[in-house]
Amino acid sequence: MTDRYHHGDLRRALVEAAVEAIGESGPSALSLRAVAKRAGVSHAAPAHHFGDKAGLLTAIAAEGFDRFADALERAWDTTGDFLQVGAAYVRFAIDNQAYFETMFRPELLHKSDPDLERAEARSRAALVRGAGEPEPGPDGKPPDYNPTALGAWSLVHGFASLHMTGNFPQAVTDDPEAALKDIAKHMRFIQG
Amino acid sequence: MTDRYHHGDLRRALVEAAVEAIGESGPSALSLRAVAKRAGVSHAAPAHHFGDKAGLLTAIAAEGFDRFADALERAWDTTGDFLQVGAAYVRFAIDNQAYFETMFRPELLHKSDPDLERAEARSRAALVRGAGEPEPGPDGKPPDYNPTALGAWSLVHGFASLHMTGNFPQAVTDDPEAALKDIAKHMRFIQG
DNA sequence: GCACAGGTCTTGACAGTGTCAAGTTGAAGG
DNA sequence: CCTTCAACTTGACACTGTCAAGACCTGTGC
Repeated sequence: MTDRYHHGDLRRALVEAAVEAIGESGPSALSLRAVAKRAGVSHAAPAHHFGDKAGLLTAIAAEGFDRFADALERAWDTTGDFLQVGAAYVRFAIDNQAYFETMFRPELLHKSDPDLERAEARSRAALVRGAGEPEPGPDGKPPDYNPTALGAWSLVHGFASLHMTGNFPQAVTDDPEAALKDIAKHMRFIQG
Repeated sequence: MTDRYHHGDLRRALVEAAVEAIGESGPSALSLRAVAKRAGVSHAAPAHHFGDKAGLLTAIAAEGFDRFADALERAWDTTGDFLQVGAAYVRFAIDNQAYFETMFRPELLHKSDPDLERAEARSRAALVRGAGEPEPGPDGKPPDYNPTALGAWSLVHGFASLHMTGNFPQAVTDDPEAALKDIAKHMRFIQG
């Protein structure tokens, strides 16, 4: 199955090999030739399926945003608790580091790829769902962004990023989810 | 002055050329040879001064953390307001995008470079200064991290990152500092 | 004045990279 | 069985980081 000329699902195999490689040394160090070697195919096979390196990374980012949206939706559906969505955000970043790192590195991607845009929109929607509607401004019209949602998003995204780049003390790194909840206890989001 | 064999301060010139290049296409796309060309020297000159590519990026990150610490210290010293420190954090990220991006990409750096470590510690100290002491735990001993400081740090860092990766709506991008203050109005950090 | 020492920078080479054009293989449909 | 066409390979190109060797300049000791 794996050593046939027509691989069956080489595209999938390449993505998996790439995710593995990214997990070891980050998305910017990814080498198409190394991915090809890992999958046991010729050095130009990846380019055939994804166009170029950015194409492969874009496919990974899109798949990542889809899984991400799944995780966030599931958290909200099962708990109805916005804090749990935040916890899911951080959990996803830690458990799927390779995907997460790729997703938020737009300079490596084809930003306007339709698959990527669709999956990204799904994630965004899933995240904001629990934040509630923004309060209307002084003129009675709703503002063009939701400060509560943006604040919560910034908080969890910053927490995940700083955690993954090794900026937090040991006690946080040991149990990041507990630390996040501890932090949340010390803050209030004001809706009105 | 510039076309002498002994450049005078090539090291400085290379850093500046590199910062320029990073500003155009990010730290992971940096090419030593392109930097050399920009500075008008031979292709191997950068390696002579910085050892390797990671060495150049490390020098930039260290300089960045020093400037960053300056900015944060100045904000606290002149206002005594923790929120202003947060605003300075975001302002620095936006005004010094090339430095900021490099600073938080440890996989591209020599993480244990003494200059980098010193400058990083300075920044960390400057940031936490306004957060106050953490409250003691149930056993009376102070916890090994400060939830309020970590929360604020996560918030501003996430805000800056998401802003710079183009994840925010136009209204936020137009005046990020105002948006940050708006967000802060909707949250409370609880010290006790 | 002058040799010499040592840091500064250059030159040339090497293996590895992404990408492209051309070729080869094999499976599927008439 | 033969054609068609996508899947994949092969070979080449320009570019990359790094290293060893050399050329060049400047300061120091005499």
